[in-house]
Amino acid sequence: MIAKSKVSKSLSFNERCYVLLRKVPKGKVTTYKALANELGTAAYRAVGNAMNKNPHAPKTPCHRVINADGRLGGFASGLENKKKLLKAEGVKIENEKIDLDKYGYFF
DNA sequence: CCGTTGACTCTTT
DNA sequence: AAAAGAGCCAACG
Repeated sequence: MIAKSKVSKSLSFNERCYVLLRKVPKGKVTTYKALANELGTAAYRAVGNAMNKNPHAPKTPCHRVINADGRLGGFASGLENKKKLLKAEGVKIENEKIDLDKYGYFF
């Protein structure tokens, strides 16, 4: 049968966030705002919710998503772990903040 | 179906 | 600069 099953035609809001997030290169970070903006919406919160559910972990680099202010925001597995992962990828965190001017990745 | 909550962000006080 | 309010969307009870 030609069951399309998972057609990439109607991805859920969450799945779209993951796909977009997967495009972020290693060593860079993005913001909830940038993702929502690419999705054509202003639901910054819905994006954060999607990350918290994150059914594709660790395939989806949800740790590369931070606040628009450059703050880390939050992390389901522990914010400390998020900092460590970013640091391991080459992202330097100064004063609990990330320099979006250098590490911020936009679409 | 309605109200509340949440890994957010912007504007106003 | 810090705090409070408003706005947006999805998931849960």
